[in-house]
Amino acid sequence: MVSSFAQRVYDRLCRVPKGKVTTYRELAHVLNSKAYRAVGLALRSNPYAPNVPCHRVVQSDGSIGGFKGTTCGQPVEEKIALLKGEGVRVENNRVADFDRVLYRF
DNA sequence: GCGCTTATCGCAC
DNA sequence: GTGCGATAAGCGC
Repeated sequence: MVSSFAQRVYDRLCRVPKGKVTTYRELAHVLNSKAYRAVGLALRSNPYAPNVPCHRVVQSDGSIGGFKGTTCGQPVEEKIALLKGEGVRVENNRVADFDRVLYRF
């Protein structure tokens, strides 16, 4: 069961093409909401694990942010690895070419 | 329904 | 670079 808010978050995120990333701020903005945290909360419980690429969501400054319910740890490293595998350069827990890979709705 | 927590952001020091 | 406040949703009681 997913809340309407989370459902919208997943829908937007699903439109992000491979090799690109988006931010919590962008997601919240397109949802006409300022609940940046709520976006993360929605992604924290991700019932559409493979369908919704939550690893393509980063912070507004390009930092990785969190993954699988944690802001630091093994999952975050895996998130970085996934992004690298899609052509996104990540340096020191931050997206190197953030401005190039940032997808705007 | 109320209160606490949270994958954040923006501004001030 | 670090700290504080604001804002909105999720979860538990």
